[in-house]
Amino acid sequence: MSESPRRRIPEAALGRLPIYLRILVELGHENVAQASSEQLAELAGVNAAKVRKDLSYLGTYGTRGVGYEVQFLTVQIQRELGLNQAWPVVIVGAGNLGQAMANFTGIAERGFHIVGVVDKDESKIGTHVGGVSVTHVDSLSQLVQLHKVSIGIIATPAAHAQDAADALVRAGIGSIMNFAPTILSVPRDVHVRKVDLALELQILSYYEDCRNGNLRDVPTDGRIDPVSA
Amino acid sequence: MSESPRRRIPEAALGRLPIYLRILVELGHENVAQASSEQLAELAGVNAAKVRKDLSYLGTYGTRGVGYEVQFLTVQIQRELGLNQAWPVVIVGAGNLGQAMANFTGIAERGFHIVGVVDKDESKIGTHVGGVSVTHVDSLSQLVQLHKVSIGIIATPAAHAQDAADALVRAGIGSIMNFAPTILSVPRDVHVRKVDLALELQILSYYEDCRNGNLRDVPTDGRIDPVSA
DNA sequence: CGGACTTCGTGAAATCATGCACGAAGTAAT
DNA sequence: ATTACTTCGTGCATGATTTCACGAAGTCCG
Repeated sequence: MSESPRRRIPEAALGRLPIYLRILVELGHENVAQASSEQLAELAGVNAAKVRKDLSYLGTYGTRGVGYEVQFLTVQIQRELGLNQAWPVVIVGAGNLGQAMANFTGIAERGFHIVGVVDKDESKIGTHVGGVSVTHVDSLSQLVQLHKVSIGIIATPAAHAQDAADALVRAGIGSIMNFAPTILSVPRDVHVRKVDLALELQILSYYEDCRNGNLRDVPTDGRIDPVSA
Repeated sequence: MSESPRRRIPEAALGRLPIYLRILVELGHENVAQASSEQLAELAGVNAAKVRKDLSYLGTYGTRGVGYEVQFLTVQIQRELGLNQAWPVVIVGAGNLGQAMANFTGIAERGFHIVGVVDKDESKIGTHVGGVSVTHVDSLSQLVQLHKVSIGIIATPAAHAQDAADALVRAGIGSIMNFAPTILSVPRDVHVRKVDLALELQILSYYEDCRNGNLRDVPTDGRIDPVSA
């Protein structure tokens, strides 16, 4: 087929590109010029074939018998992820999590720039958080338009998350990172990624429980173990 | 087959159980007694068949023609996830993120109990964070043994994450939630879940970049649909 | 130059996850 | 009791992801 050969990158692969990118940047700092899929796989904690297949979605940037050129590949992944610009980001919710995100150096280091933190609690407004001062949520649209923001972070309590999402959408945001444990309802063309911190702990709890011999009890074929209750 | 019919739950389904659980708890608070897979699916933002299949890994707890009993199913999921006990948790790293996690009410609400926060920075030791005072990382083993902790959270800078992991493993921890953007090396029987906050933003960046007409450019042979531009 | 060796790119097989569609099993009402 | 209706549980088809395995394409060295 003569269609564009590399278009949409599979979700699974896309989720690993930032990992490869971080590794490549580190290797660059160590003045490593080239890396094989084997090495990258080792550092990323995955299979070498997977590295090669993931990278093949970007283009054929490797050299057989040698590996990948670190600098070059770094730039390619950045370009593919749209990281050749500094994305402005707003945070809704100036609580613990909002503050942590605003102060998080890892975010700035990787090309994101927190241009505003908003909250609806009057007592928080005017306080300084990670280099910006907190403003009222009503100023969101203004903020978004002024800085041409397209990514928003929701760090409010669950009860207000949908309001926050609505406000972000109204302001013209295109992508949302949602820390509230709520399923947001947004227009189809707005991207949402949810990060549920308690959920991750609950999954660990499952594995711990398995390990402790608290076997997932198997009430045989149908009826429940009469003792359990 | 007389073998244990439902054992290991597929990862994908496991990741949704906490979502169903949260929804069920909410429905319980609203005194809703029963819910169909259709309703649950609506609230969870997924397909009804998926809800049924996911729940079928736990057992056959639904009633045909009626749905699922909210209270009963709540308890079953909790039991399956090992949430019938309050898990003690330690946090390594008293920076922004560590503090945010320690103060995060969502965690306490869902059956986790922060029993300690440790750091290696002397200036942080003694400060109070989310109801506990920060102690030196050397007290980790003691803390873990005293409270029988099996889950640890790493909220240190990336450079110290492996040290933190080693300390947790030495102290006898079985599961780790890692916020540092690093691949940890741990014994095979230790579970690690990583949460990479910048990574999530980078993925949003990709989608935003796509949306902006900054098409993933298609370099060579495969010519682009001549109409699209 | 030519042979030995390395490592990529990718078809194909295997595994895992999703969603449909339908029988089974229940309720409700006459 | 029978009929109409609801909703679960699940076999199966489809799609996505992972992994293997091998040819292709390069390097290195005598």
